[in-house]
Amino acid sequence: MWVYIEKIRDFVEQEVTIKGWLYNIRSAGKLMFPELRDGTGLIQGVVSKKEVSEKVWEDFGKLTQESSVIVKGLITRHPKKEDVYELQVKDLEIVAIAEPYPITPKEHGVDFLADRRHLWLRSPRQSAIMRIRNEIIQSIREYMYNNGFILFDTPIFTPNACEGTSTLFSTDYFDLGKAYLSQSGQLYAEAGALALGKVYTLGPTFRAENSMTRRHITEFWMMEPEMAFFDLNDNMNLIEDFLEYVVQRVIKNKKQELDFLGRDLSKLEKVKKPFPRITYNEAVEILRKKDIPLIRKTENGEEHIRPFPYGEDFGAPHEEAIVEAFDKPVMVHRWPAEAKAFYMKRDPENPKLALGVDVLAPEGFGEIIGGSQREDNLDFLLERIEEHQLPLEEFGWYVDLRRYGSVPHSGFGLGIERVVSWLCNLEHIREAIPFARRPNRIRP
RNA sequence: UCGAAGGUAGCUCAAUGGUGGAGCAUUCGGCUGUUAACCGAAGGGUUGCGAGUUCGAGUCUCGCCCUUCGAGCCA
Repeated sequence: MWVYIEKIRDFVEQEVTIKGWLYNIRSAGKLMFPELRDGTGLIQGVVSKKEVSEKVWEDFGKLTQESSVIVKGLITRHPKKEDVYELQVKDLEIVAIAEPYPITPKEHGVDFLADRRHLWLRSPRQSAIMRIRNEIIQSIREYMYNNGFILFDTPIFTPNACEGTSTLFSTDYFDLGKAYLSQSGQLYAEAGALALGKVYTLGPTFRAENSMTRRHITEFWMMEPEMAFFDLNDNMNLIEDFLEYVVQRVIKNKKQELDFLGRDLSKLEKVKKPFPRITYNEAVEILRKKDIPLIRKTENGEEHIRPFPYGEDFGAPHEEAIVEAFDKPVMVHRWPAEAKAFYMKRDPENPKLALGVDVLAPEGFGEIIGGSQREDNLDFLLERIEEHQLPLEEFGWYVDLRRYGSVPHSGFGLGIERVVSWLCNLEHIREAIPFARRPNRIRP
C-alpha cells in the first residue's frame, strides 16, 4: 500500500510502498542506508545484501541523489531511537536516475541556492517553511470565513496608483494606454465593504521599489480586510484577535516544522491579546529616552538629529528600539498625517494626526501590518486628493463611495511573507515565498 | 540609489608579489548500524571581465560587471 512518510507511525510492522526521491545514501559494506524523501518527510531505509535480490542491491548502488524511486518494505522502529521509524527495504523500482545533483547536503551560498530555487525547495528546511506558509494562509482564510468576512478578489491591472508614493510597474493595455500592477487592493476592497459589510482580499501585490533589504520583495502577497462601520479602535481589536488566532493555530498545527527550523516557540506562545497600543507620540518618547537619533543623508555624509523630531517616520533602527521593550506585536497608532496616505481619516481631536495603525512584530521582524480608518467625508477626501496631486478622474469611482451612503470604515493590510519570516524566524524574506522576486532577480 | 565587504575547482573556503591547495561533491575500490558516516585512490582551474605597474600578478593600481550585508522606501 502506498503511504506518505508523514503517516508512517500508523503502519509499524506493516509492508508499505513509498514513492519519492533519494535524499542521501550511506553504505557500510553489505548494508546501505538510503534516506528517502516524499515531500511529506524523510525516512531512512535499511538495505541488507542478504535480504534483497541481487538486482535490488545493484540498483541501489546506481542511485544518485534525487533519483526518483518506488520502494517497498516493512516499517520498523529504530533499534536505538525513540519515535523514529525505518523502512526495511524489500524491493526497489527506479523511476528515473538523476544527473549529478547540484545541491548537496553540505553548505551553499545564498546566491547559488537562489539560482537553483526550483531545486532548493526540495530541501527539508524549505519544505518546512512552505508548509508553515500554507498553514498561515489557511488559518487566515478560516478566521475570515468564520468571522463573516467575504472573500472579495480585487484586480491586479489598475489604471491608477493606490498610494501616490511608491513606484508602480507598468505595462501596455491595448488602446487604453498604460496599466499598472496593483500595489494594494484596498481601494477596491472599500467598495466591497460598502457592498457586503466585511470583506477581505488576498493576493499578490507589486512594488517597483529598488529595495535591497532582507525585508523586501517586489512581488508579495497581502491580505487586506475592509470593514464598514469599524472605527480605528474596532480595527485594532480585530487585528489583535486575528493575529492571536493565526499565530496560536500555527504553533499548534506546525510544531514539528517550527522545531525543525529551530524556532523558539515560547516567544510565539506569548502572542495573546491584548497587545500593547501606543500612540506615535509615545513611540517618539521611547526613542528620545533611548537617545535614538534620526539619521538623515546629506551631501557630506550623514546627519544625526537628536532628540528624534516629532513628525518624522520611523526607519528600521527605530522600529527595533520601540519593539525591544515588548514581547508581543506592538500597535502604533495616530501618526503625523503628512507622512501618511491620502485616504486616512484625520483624528477629530487633532487634525494633524491620521487614524492609522502600524503593527510591529516582536524580535525585530518589523512592520507586518499597516492599517487605518478611512476618510469618509466627501469634501475632506477631495481636499486630500488635491493636496497629494492625484488625478481626480482616476479616483472618481472611489470618491463616489462617499457620495452614496458613506459610512465610517476601516481596514488593514498584512504582508504574508513578513509573517512567514517572523513565525519561521527567517533571516531573509527570500525564503518566505516559493519564488522570490527582487530587483536583481526574476529567475527562476 | 548610497555605504561596506567580497568574486579562486561543481560547492564552501585557503594561498608573504615567486611552481594555485584542502574539505565536500563526482568516478573507482573497501567496510553489517550508518546519521552532513568513515578509510584509500583518481579526475577536475582562462583565479568575474578589460587594461596597467612589475623580471614575475589570484595578490598592487584603474575602469566595468556581478553578489552579499547595511541604509532609505514600505507590507
